[in-house]
Amino acid sequence: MTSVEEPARPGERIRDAARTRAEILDVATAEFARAGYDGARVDEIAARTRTTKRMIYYYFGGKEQLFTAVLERAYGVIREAEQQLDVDHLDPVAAIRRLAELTFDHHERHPDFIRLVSIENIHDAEHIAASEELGRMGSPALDVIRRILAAGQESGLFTADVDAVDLHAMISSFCFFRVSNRHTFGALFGRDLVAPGRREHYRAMLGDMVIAYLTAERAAD
Amino acid sequence: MTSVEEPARPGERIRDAARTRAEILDVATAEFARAGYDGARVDEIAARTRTTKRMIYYYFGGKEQLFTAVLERAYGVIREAEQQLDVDHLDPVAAIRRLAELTFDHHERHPDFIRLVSIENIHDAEHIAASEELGRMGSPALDVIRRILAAGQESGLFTADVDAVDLHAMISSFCFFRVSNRHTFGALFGRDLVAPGRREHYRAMLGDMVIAYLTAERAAD
DNA sequence: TCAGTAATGTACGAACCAGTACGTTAGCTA
DNA sequence: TAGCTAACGTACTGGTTCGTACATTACTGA
Repeated sequence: MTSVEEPARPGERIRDAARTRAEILDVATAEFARAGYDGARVDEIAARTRTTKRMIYYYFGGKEQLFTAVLERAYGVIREAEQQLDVDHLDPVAAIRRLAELTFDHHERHPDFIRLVSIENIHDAEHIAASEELGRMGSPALDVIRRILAAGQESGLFTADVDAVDLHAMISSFCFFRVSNRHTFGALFGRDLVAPGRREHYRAMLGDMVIAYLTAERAAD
Repeated sequence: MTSVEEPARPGERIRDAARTRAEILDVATAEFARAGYDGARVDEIAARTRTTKRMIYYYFGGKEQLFTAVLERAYGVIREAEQQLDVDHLDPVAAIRRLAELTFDHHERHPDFIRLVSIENIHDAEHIAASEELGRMGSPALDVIRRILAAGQESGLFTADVDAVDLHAMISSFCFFRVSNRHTFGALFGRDLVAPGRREHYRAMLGDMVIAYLTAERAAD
């Protein structure tokens, strides 16, 4: 019989604040996205980590702050993706389509992000309100849209009288809903909006919709 | 001092199963919408009712079944509204716009419904799956869209190659997102999507978007 | 009118869960 | 190498919360 007291491997447990913090954030993201804020269990997060619950309180202070940190990181990811976007060499129509597809792809690839945002809305965005970081964090996408829109309207190509924020809402709504409401929509209408086989179909549909709206012939007024 | 034992008004408490059941459903709807499934408190629902927690278990069996009953009623409301819709006398463009506006108006008037659906999606629509009623309950809106779409495509007015379910998803996404993501969108972009002053603006934007998509000139392929 | 049942109320328990008091150790630095 | 502190672990608690055992009363039909 080996001694129970004997540690499995001495020295394996190396202290690394950054790694521990990051690991907690990873696990917490999955747990909050899985079960919602109130459904998520701090003990469960701790159990799936190589550390203990004590560390969650040590690094983050509490469940609320942990959720806020999770949100901050999740929003940081999409902000980074938007910053990578370079559409200055494209004509307005292609540029808008490219931007819409970026949102489409990001939302599809990050269903946990969508769930976290849904959860935050159920809580009236109070964690965003409590976060300094999320307050200052602007939206690169909005700047891009503003530039494209100005060019398109200038040239007369875009006839719609719409501003960047509303256009962003239009694009986001389609991309977001497709992921966020996947389950109820699927259960009620028998169609999986996120089925891989329909991906290109919806991606094209989004672009067509936005371009059609922006370039539609309008009655003079 | 009046006796504590003395009931305030004898005979005031009249037994009425239907009323008690309905009252529980009303209060539960508000509580679940407010706090989410796990955040909602059965004791809180009971406290806001003229009856006791015991009755919730008597009539519904448990928290899960109560939430399912709440969902069933909420979906019933929009189904009824859709059934009222009569667009057979309108041309396809006007008919689609009318239908879109019905969804827009319903979602705006029933933010609790939107929250409940968001919550149900966080729980992977497992309550809908458990409900016989919600399974059979079709969608009158879908039938209406099918008819309008057939007429529009027949006449060559609608050029888009889209089916009823996808068009319904497009309309719903805009209407749903505007209410469901009101808080995060407002906090991040500084614009209240549900502000009364912008109501007509978004209502028109939705119609323009859908009509533009359906009637856009398309490259022959 | 009386017995049976549907409807209701009270009080409680067992499990759960966020948070913490207290103790320990690794690694850096003087 | 001694000692200091950041990093970490254990064990517990106090309050909460879903659910129920048990008692009671209003209504109804025979």
